[in-house]
Amino acid sequence: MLLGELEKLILNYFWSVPQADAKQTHSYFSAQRGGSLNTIQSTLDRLYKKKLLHREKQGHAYIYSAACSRSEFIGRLVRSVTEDFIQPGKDDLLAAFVSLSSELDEKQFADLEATIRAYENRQKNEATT
Amino acid sequence: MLLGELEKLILNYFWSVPQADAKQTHSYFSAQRGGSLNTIQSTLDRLYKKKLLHREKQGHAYIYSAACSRSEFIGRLVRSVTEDFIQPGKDDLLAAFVSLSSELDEKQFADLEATIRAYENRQKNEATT
DNA sequence: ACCAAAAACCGATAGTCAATCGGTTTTTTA
DNA sequence: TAAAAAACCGATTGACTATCGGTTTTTGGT
Repeated sequence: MLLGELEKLILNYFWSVPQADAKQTHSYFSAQRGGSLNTIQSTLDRLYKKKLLHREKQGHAYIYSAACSRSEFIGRLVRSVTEDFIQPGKDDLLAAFVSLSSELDEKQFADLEATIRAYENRQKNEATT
Repeated sequence: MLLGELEKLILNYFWSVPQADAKQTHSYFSAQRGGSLNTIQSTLDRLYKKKLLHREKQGHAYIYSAACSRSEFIGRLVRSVTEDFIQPGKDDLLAAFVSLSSELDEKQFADLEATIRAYENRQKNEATT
């Protein structure tokens, strides 16, 4: 789940464009950091094999696109990197969130509250189903 | 910030004991996984250099102890692994927690709510200070 | 102060994985 | 069907962890 520098750049890129082939990706990055088309290609391939990019032959070349949303990915990433440290039944992840929470602004907290409300309702509905 | 397998095991160990030297650590792990004292020693040293363990000469040997709490560490870990993906001003981290939230139980959600209440109060206090 | 034991430190090796790119094969398409 | 484009293969380099043998340094007892 852990990615190299170029892999991260490319994944971020695919969250800013709906799709791209190796050539387009290369021309986007060659300006800012150089590197050959082959390098881009093998990185795309690595990301594809990691199931972080989806691809499809379209005409002559593979067209790649993000296989999951940014927040889905971040969620999975947090889980994967965290699972060797959390203790079942403990609130470690929650505590981690709290330790990060000082960086949330009011709007974000409001969103979080809404999420909790939604969750509570879900709990109730499940209970009566 | 990313750790190897043995490093993770050892760090977890130091959250279960207040302190230990290389010998004690080794005897703890030799039962469950083998490995030489030297291996333990260099791993302790690597963790020390990463500032994840604190150490102090006590008598003849270094006594190591955790340099931060489990939840502090998880918070820092989440931040470090996440920072290449979050966009300033966006709710990515929040969204990520939401995507993890399906695994929180009722008590954890209650705690999260309490945290939010506390945060809201903090905001008010700051406003009147 | 000295010596033996204990611990720290150094250095080498092996394994994993990303980044990089040259060269070859396969696929397209004109 | 042949040139061009793209995919694929394989080799190299560079981090970094795990592992441990061997050497140096430190320490504590006598």
